[in-house]
Amino acid sequence: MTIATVARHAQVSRQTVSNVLNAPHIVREDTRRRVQEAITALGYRANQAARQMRTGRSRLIAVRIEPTRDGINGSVLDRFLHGLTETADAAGYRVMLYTAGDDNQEIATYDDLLGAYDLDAFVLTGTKHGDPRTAWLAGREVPFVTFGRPWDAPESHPWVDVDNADGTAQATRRLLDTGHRRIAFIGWPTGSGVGDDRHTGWRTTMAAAGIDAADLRRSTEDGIAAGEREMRALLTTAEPPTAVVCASDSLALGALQAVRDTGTPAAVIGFDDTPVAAAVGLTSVSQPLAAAAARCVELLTGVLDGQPTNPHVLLQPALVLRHTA
Amino acid sequence: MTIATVARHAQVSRQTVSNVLNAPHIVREDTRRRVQEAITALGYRANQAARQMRTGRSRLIAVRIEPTRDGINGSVLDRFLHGLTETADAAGYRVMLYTAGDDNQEIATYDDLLGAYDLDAFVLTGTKHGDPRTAWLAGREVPFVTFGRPWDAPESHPWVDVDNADGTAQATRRLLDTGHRRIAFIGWPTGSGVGDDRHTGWRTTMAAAGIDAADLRRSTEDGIAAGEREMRALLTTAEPPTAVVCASDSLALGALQAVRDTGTPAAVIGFDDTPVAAAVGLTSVSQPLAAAAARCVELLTGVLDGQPTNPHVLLQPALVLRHTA
DNA sequence: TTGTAGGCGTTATCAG
DNA sequence: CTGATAACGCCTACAA
Repeated sequence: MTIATVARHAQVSRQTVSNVLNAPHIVREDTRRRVQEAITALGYRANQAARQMRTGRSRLIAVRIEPTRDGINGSVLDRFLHGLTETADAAGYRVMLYTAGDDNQEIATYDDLLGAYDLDAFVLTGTKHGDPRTAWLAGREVPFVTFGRPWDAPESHPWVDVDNADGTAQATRRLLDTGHRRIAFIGWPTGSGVGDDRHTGWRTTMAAAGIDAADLRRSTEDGIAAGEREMRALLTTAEPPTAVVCASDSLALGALQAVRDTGTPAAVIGFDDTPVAAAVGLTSVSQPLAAAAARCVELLTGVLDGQPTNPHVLLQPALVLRHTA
Repeated sequence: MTIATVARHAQVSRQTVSNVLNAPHIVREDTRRRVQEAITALGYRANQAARQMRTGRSRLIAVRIEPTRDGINGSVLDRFLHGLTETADAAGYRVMLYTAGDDNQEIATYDDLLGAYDLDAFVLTGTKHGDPRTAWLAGREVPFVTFGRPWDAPESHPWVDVDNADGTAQATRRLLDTGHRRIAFIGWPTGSGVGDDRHTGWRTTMAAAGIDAADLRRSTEDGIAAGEREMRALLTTAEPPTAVVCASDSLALGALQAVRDTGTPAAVIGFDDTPVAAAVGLTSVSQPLAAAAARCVELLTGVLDGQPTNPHVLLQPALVLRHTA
């Protein structure tokens, strides 16, 4: 079934059908309705391949799916992907997946995807300092949005991000409000934008409260085991903390285990509000992932339709209170 | 850049370039090499839209992405998706994502996707008794594979599945081998194919060992809390079990918590070998998800290329021993 | 408003 | 083995 079938069925020219589809305002009211009826009656759908060949646009956006490194934090990308698929859907776009081992492979994939499928845009996650991917895409003038700030040059391209510092700040304030003073922070080594941001929220909030907590900061790789190890170390010092803010739920889960094993009561707050946190009653900072995905699509459609929108979106996370703090 | 650019560059006709791409064997050796060189030199990529218009094939397969219900088990689909994307990639196919609230919506989406993008095939996950989706697709003669058996009519369409019963059987045998006799099973209510299958493995293995364990079976919804509740109940009976096999890692995690809280030593084995299980040292049954994804793609390409392959694949899971059993 | 002509890049058909 | 030609379904002029 083609546009001609619809035209015949509605007693109009093919051109009119095309107009109803692409420029409804220039078609007379009743004609338009008649055509619309024919379209639904026949279940007609414009063939994207033909449309793309003519317009050069595919209504396809690509997102990379990463190997599950850490099962707990992996669900974050999962939820983002779900949100993205849904919002893209609503905006008339489809999401295409790809994988890549490293940045070079990923760039090669861009080339591939662009050449073969004429992708309209890319959504990148997990930006880092000096990201070569954004440079390549920008150089080719391929539309893209990142979920995560470009840590080097904030103005260089459209992005959506969550205010990580505000998240840990909220967590720290909550602990201060409930009487805690010795509040530790278990995070990642300096160098990752996200990790540094989460650290900053704790540090500045503690400083604002006039508390020197430099000795309560621990840096480690992510994971339950690492969290447990660090928390155990903190709890066995001369002046142990009474609470801890963690850069991830994995770390927090480990910390929680250390707290329980050593029998020392201490409040624990995680980050990402993963379903595991919900299951074990862990208080955690929740990222608005669905909203982030929606804003990404919004930014993208804005760029694709040539409408100027504010290209930088910083969303606020929310603290979800449960049993551990 | 089009096929004509390559043809000019290699001093041949457009048709010859097309032949090199689609039927290399009918082109003379040196000509083929010259064309190949031109292709790589120019970085040429066949335009899928044009190709699709001509051949009616898009080299696109669709997979549904589900909302994360349970964060722990959610990672299973995640890993499957990753494997699928990778293998599809290698076979020259791309993965397209879609969401749907229920079966009817999903079927409507099939219609959409098929009409607009001419999808080559679908991969369905989470099959259930009397699945309307497979019926619709079969009725339209759309190629598809399911990851999960069609529980009603095993022969009705190509599928790949993991032998769940064998997984719990392995777990149960391991516990028997290490001296356990009172081995409990915490699973889901009867009615789901996967759940019943996992229950069967435990039941038959116990029966084969001559042990009556009917009183040690508990059915509940999935989740850590449910697992903890059920295990706690089991442990406080007159004759508590010394070990438990769970239908999921979530349940097992809960059971583990109950074991630790009550101070009763008991072995625990989970199912799915999620990264969380790895993190906490939980012994678990591992599904070969990458292999499953690969077989799905294999089956699909077989169908699409008209090659007859065995359309039913049952993969064996493996028990991953850690600290809890 | 409607109809007609042309072309997007590819592949299939058919003659050389 | 190579070269010309038509066709896939759609959209954008342009003329009516």
